[in-house]
Amino acid sequence: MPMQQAVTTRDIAEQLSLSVSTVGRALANDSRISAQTRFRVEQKAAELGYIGNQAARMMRGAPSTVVGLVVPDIRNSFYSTAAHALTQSMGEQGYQVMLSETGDDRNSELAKVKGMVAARVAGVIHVPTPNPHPDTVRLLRQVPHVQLLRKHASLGDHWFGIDDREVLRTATEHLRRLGHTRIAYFGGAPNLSTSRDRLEGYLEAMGEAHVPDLVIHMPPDSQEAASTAIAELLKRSDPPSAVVTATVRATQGVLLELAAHRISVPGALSVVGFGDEPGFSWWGPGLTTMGLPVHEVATACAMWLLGRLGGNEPDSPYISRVGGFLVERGSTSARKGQS
Amino acid sequence: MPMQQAVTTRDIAEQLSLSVSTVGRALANDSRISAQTRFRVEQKAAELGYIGNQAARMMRGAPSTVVGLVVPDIRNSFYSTAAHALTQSMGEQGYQVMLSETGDDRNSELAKVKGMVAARVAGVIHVPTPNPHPDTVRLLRQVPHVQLLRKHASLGDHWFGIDDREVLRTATEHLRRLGHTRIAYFGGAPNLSTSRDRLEGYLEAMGEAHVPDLVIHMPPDSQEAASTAIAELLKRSDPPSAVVTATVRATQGVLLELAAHRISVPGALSVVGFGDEPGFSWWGPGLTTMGLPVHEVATACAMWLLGRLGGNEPDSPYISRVGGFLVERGSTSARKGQS
DNA sequence: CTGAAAGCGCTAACAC
DNA sequence: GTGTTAGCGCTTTCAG
Repeated sequence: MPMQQAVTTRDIAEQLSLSVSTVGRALANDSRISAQTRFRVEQKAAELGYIGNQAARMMRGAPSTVVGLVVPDIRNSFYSTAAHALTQSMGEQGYQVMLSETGDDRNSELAKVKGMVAARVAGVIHVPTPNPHPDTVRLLRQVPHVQLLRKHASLGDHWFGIDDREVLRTATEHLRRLGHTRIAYFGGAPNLSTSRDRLEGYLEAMGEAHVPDLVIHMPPDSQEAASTAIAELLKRSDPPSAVVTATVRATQGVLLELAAHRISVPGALSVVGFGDEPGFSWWGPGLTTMGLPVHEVATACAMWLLGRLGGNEPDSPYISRVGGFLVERGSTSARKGQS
Repeated sequence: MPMQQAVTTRDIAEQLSLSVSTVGRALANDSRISAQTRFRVEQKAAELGYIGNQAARMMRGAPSTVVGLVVPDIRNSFYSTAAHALTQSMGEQGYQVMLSETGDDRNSELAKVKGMVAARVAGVIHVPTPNPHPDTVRLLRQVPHVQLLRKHASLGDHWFGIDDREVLRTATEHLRRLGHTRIAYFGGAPNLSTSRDRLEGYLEAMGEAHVPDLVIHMPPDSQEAASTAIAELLKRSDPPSAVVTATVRATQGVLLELAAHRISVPGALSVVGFGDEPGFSWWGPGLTTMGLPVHEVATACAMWLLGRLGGNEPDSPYISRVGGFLVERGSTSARKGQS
């Protein structure tokens, strides 16, 4: 498999005894070129398997056709869903997606963003780390960018995400309506905008009933922490009658532990989850959970960026915040002793 | 947020009253440049936020720093796991990953690969569609590439994947050892190398006991089809006593249906799944399933490609086939009436 | 040690 | 209708 040299417009030009510019124009469907010549050029191009050099085009000022996508971890279904939505939407418009993972490390984030700027991507869609490096902020000023799901004030005013506050309010209110008052909350570390918003929503719904020591924050993405925490919570003398989770990982940790110890749900404990992963429907009695329109959010984000890249739309702040929806299955019931 | 023009070596040169070539050399740590000058250049570059133009470098013959990754659907945990492994491995070496989805459509695949070749990616890691377009094959001859997980003969001899035959043989043998003879098989359409290999493994383990009408092929990625199929299978007068699945989607479809109808597992039916998704452990009695080292396979693949890109290794065929491992949980037991 | 100049592949002015 | 020329940002001769 000899890795042959890429064919250029000059190759075509030489073989046809034309000038490179004529070839270039023919390929660009320039109206001045005779149908005759254009045809010959197209034939030869196809024959040689000519594929234009994007780098050369960019040097001539052509806009880049790649957009960067920066996420913490593509294995997280939120981000793979988003990546799917984005590659679809952008792909249709001839854009390609350059994928980077930060692992929620700001230095890694900086390196990845730097790489994207070096590649002169047309735009960046970004799920920021908790606290981006100042250099990252500066770099992103050079390129149209928009934050997705998470939001950090330093990174500008363009954001597409979930209304996390409302999602957790809805989840918690569902439990409150069922008569629960001691509702535990399992959320992520509050250094993230999303975690803060979710906690707010929970607190809002709890109102007077709020009990501080039922609020559990866990390290990001730690499933074991959630397992451990729920186990300890249930050992207390005054255990909660319900639990609401605010991250997918925490949800999985809780489900795992409850299943392992055969805790009666919703008999002994009502549960409202976060997100709607495949396994949630067959867990125990079926997990009542908050469905989240990640796909829709990401698509909207892609559309907006495409518009901004294509047209010369003004750079006015744009914020899109969309809610979730309660998926009622079997894991919640009225508190014992309630009607 | 005024999208300022990117700074070039000329900007630096002018501000320092140097020539572009001196600046270029200083930035490249050329030994001929005085420490003094180099320092000034580096200062100024940092000050202005200079980031080299990758496109320009490529035009000068510099190798591309991006590798293409072509997968059917990034939401599939196989491919998101692979994407994660790849971005990690490649990222460490300064490479970026360009992500494309085919949706298992050969025309889409062709378009995406064309885009990658136009971008002059350094290499392509490819999970091919069932039957790639001939033009795709031709395109991929221009760039170092390797197939991942799936394998199509037309695309060359470099492949990293799972030993699918062995995986299904192991799964089926586990059930046979438990005394099962009527074992249903739920696999994907046999137009894929992986599907064919898995079926082979199953048949190999079944031997004489093979019953053709217990072999169910479903359209790719159709979870509902699996649900429907298992439901019908169990309605038969001579239902299977066990089922083995050969795709994640089929597994999920089966689990969903069995859970919905409260089929007693492993009492009425033993089940061995495919892959080890988060929810599999808490399904019913815990799903006995085949764990698959996708992360390891993808990492090995990345390493190999990196080696090939870096060094000038010979282009001899390379095939890496690694097995899976049985994860024993509660969904399998000896056939009724057996010791 | 540093500068001038050429050229990567392509397109856009500017000829004819 | 087609050819010639210049230049995008960078590296790399070749001069000094």
